[in-house]
Amino acid sequence: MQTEEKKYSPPGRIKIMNALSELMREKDFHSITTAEIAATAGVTEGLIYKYFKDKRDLLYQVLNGHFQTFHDHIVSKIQARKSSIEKLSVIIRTSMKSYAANRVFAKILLLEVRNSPNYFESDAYDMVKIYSRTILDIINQGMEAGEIRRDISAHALRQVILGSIEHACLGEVIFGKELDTDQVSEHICNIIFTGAKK
Amino acid sequence: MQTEEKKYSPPGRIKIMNALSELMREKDFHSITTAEIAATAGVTEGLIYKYFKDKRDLLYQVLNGHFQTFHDHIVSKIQARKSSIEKLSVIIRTSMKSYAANRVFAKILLLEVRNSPNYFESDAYDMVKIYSRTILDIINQGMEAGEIRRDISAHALRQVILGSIEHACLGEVIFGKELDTDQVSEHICNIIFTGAKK
DNA sequence: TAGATAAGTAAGTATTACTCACCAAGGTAA
DNA sequence: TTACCTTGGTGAGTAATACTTACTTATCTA
Repeated sequence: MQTEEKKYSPPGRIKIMNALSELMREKDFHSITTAEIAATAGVTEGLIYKYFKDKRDLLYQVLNGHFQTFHDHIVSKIQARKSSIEKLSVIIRTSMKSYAANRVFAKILLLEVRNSPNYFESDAYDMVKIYSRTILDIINQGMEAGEIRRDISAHALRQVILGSIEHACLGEVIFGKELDTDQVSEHICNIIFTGAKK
Repeated sequence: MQTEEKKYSPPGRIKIMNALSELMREKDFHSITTAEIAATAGVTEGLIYKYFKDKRDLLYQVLNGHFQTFHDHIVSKIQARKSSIEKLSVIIRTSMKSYAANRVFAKILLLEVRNSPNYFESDAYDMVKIYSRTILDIINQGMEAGEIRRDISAHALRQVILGSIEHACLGEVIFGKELDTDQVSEHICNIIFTGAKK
């Protein structure tokens, strides 16, 4: 029953995860205390450590939940598209939209987890690797299909895509700035695919 | 004497800042204790709070020091270059080189500070704004000079440049992977300036 | 209906960031 | 010289907070 054990979660677990998500809307992870989490969840502090190894593990599992739906959404969006350029464009636009729509998710992913080595052992990071792999595969397909230049590095292109998405969302995530995702993603695609040089 | 007051630093202050830099090579900021910092600095814990508002303020000031030399280096490197494309290329290459050469600096800048709102009030962040502004100015000059397309967003181009640099260095910073900065920066410039589409 | 297992509690404990009152050594002015 | 002020540094605390552990209550099933 290994596969199913993650599906059902006791109410306390859910409440704790929701509580952290809630609190992360206003505060950064470090200034949220376990007492606070327990209080907003309506459970006792000890219960947190029944379901999570430590406070950071809770964070990773919250991220994992968010990333799961994020990734499903991305996959469903690119399915219809045929060309690789189209697919990558959709990934850029959809990712930015998701980050903008779910700021807590973006905040955790972009600002809160990467500073700790344990994150890279977590289930959440496994999801990120899959997402990242998907992009690389599309790039390679695009090269084989003759849509994308073969003389550039596929890895570098992925870095450019991922970096652009993330950096473009930083202002929004950190300062709560409004972000016109359609317009900005359009601009970014334009630069990445057709180049900035005149 | 406001301008000079920063120049002279008592030995204890220097030792503390060096100690944190030292410790950050092996550990992430959160798992470094103030006791540890004081011990490696050879001073007492209380002295930290004589020179720094709190543990994070110490981190910001360490970053500020690193960023100062980083920025000076960048400025000196682009001075000789005439075209904007050249200047931006140099910025990309030099930034990546600096991040790779000084991993602690990169680690602090990319992973450790952005999660806390106070950072954005710090002197270190003021330096980042200047660096960021420099890039935007170069882009605008390039547009006026007819080197860079006018129909793309200057801000978006900056995001792409900064995001690409940072994301390309993440693997190196986090996992200590080797990174051929010359080659990777070359690839990135190629993509950004001439486009990925065939 | 017994008994195992899972969900949840309550009261700790050790660690750690931070404070505060104090000491020592120049430098300056009377 | 002496008095005193500023600056660099100390060391013993303190409150807060992440985490533990022994316990209770509910649920399920044989």
